[in-house]
Amino acid sequence: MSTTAEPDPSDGAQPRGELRADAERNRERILAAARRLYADQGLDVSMACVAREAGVGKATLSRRFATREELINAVFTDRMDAYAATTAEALADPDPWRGFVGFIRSVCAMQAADRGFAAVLAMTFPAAKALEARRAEAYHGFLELISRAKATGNLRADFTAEDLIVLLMANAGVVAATADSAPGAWRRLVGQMLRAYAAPGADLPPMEPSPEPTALYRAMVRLGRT
Amino acid sequence: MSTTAEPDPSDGAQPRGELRADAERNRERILAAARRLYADQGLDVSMACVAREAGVGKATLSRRFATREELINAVFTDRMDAYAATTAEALADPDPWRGFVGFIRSVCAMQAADRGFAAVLAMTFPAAKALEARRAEAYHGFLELISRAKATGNLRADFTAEDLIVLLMANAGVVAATADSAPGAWRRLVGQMLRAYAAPGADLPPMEPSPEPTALYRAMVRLGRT
DNA sequence: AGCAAAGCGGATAGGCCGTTCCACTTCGGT
DNA sequence: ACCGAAGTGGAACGGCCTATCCGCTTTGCT
Repeated sequence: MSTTAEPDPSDGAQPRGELRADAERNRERILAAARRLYADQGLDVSMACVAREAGVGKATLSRRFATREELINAVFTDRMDAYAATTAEALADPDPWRGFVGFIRSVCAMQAADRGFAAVLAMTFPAAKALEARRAEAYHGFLELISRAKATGNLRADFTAEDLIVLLMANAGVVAATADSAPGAWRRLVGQMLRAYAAPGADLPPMEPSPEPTALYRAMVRLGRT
Repeated sequence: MSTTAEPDPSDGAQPRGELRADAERNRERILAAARRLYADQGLDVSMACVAREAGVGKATLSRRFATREELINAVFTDRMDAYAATTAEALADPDPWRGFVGFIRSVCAMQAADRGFAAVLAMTFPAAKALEARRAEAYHGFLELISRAKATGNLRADFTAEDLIVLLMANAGVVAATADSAPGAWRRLVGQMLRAYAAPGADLPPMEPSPEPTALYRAMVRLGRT
């Protein structure tokens, strides 16, 4: 009984009925490779690259993940878990405004640490059920967080949930541009956005310093050579 | 004498010594096509696409613009002129703070109107002399604008020129994500950034409304299908 | 009008990507 | 230990891109 009808511990990817041991090992290697490549090159890495990095044939990759979207779903589901967990932590803070500030900073830090995830947070993949379920969970938590933070009077009344999306898109742009050469730039953006979200008189962490001009310039040059 | 030694009215692209009439016509067609494609698809349009859109052979394109960078330089030099002109206008405003606010909004509007230019403003191309000369011109004007706006007490003392670069990168991200489906999203970002730049008590235009949730969602979906 | 040079674009070669097929290998239950 | 099934990766397409070559057309000057 203990092993009968394993209730699909795989948390949500496409219905895959118990892979063979070696296949599962390859699957893991693919995911690890994709995680690495996506993290520091963004989502537009070719499937062929992922296969090469993982040390498997392209056919194997295609068989396991028919489309790039499926792969993304599998790779980022656990990061999306961390995202949802961050919402929960923020809600647990007795001071909702402090929780809100911490949430914004944490999420943007996640984007800075993983270019792929930065992009994922600014997109949606209707077919990726596991991913989207967690996103929705985090979203509902965030709505509650907004409401509580507004009640304290520290979060401006005109703040909306859409503002988070806009921030995620904006920060994704900064991270994509500066990750290599000016890795602190995103902190400045977040610091300023928080200033904009805060009602007059609300407590704010000290403003982050501007990125170094030379570092920022180097980031701009790097962007040039595609 | 009147036609001798035309002093190269071409304003700065690679040294090209008087093209033949038909060649010049083709050059114009290429530039028009590239402008169109870059404007609504961003900079990563293949050279082959540009040639096809322009109705010329790939060889012709290559001959005229050896590298993508040369083409970008030629295409966006006049937009960069407009950018520099915007700085000048802002400096002409008797109220430097109002000039500053107008400048930020105008520049971001330019980004919203042209995805390619949005990217160009967040990058630099050391080899593109014409472009970079104008950028430098605008930059110096902007430094002066900052200084005057700070003197009025309306621009926060901790604002730096680097903040403009960060804003351009952030707005490029928002524009790239939302241009198709939520074309007003960038206004919200800019409104909030201005709030962050403004010293307490400074006059600000009314805050832009959040983008429609459904429009924003559609933008996120579009991003998914690359 | 006629000619040399400038310019054209189709053709070709090489690279990378995604997809599919198939002979071979490995697993795992008996 | 064996054997069927599950899984593998190389090879073979077709598509799209860049770069370069070369025979033909157009231009502009005389």
